[in-house]
Amino acid sequence: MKAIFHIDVNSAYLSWEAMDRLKRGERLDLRKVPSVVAGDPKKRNGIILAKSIPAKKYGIKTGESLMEAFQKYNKLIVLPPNYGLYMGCSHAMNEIFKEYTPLVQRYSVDESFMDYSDMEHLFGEPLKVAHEIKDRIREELGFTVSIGVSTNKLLAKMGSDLKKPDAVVTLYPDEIERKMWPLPVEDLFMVGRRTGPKLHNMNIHTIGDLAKTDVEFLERVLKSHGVMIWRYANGIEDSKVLGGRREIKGIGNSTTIPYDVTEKEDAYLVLLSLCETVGMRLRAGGYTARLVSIGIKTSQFFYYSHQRKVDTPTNHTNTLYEYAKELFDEAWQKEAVRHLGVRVSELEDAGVTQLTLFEDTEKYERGKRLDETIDRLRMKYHHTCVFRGSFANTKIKPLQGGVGEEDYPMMSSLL
DNA sequence: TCTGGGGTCCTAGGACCC
DNA sequence: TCTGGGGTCCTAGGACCC
Repeated sequence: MKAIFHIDVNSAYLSWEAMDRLKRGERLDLRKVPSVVAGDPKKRNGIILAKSIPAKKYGIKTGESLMEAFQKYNKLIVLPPNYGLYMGCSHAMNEIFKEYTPLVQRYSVDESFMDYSDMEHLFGEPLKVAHEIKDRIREELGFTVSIGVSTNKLLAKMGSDLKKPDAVVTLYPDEIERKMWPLPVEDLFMVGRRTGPKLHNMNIHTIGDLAKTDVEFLERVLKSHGVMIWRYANGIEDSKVLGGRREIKGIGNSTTIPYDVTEKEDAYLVLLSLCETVGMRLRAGGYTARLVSIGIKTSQFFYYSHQRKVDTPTNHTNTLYEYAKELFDEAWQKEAVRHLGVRVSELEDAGVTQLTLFEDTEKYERGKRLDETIDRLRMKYHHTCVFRGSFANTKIKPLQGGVGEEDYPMMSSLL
């Protein structure tokens, strides 16, 4: 029998923070009061990353600014994010899943799929196993999850959204009409902030409305996306639960700068700090990249990007930086810059790097050895132990963006 | 006391080649 | 000295996810 589970940690960042503080002897359970995990408004990234259920009751939403949240409830408790903690909790949870089946797909830090098809003989009926997993996570790890149980990933995912916290919900095909069709269409996976309003304009308001709409009409107006959401509305989806590791497609780091940048030299410094982390992650993964792109967000929140294929795939910090500067110069319209990003894609195996004719192999080898040496020092001591002199006496941090923890889950918007 | 950072995939238009 | 279509590569931008 087909049995797919989707496990979703309830208010993940907030629950994990609350649990960690209880373990450290704090008396107050943050899950029981209006509280949020949020960035720092002083650094201009003060948005809500997670909220407690009591905070939700005041209308506080993930993604809105701290200011907006305070206007809804002025005694809100605000906690900074702690990504290391989240990684640990996520890992512990996934270890439990793997006791039941090797087919575990980590969809994000707080969501996983499990394929428990045809395994009743091992641990019992799917519904019983789902309850067992949910209860074990609560008892052994101290946080709660919602588990959706069905015959495919889409329905399992939609199911896990139906009840929280600490719940197991089935959403089998014969339950779609009763449990899923009455929901507003924007609750459907893959109907986001652009498609939702478009559908309402077409008089499609519920998932049921969408399911009963002519699919050829949807294809005409929304292209392949229209066909996909129509299939989802009807519970049709057959992708596999991808166990193990998956090929990574690209690596990028970006950052909001605490002040608006108007000087090219300041932008260069930020780009260098981003190239450092992107380069480290490339090298740590054994990749080179054939495509380099930069992104610029202006103080007016206008975003644009510029990219270029490179003739020799690279993972050298300095080479990435040369390209990033060049791309920035070509793209920048001299507006005040709020946010900068560097991303590489079209990754290749670093082992097979082929120099183009006429390339300076001497210089190449020196650059490679320098990167390797710095990576080793940063690994052995602390990533802040070596930094470029150009960052001295500036307000820019020498490294910016995550440095790719071994275990960082693949993010993907595809099932 | 203003709006994050990490991803994936799709589409459209222009260049270029046959 | 006119008409053209198909295929692929490259780039920019947009949509979605957590």
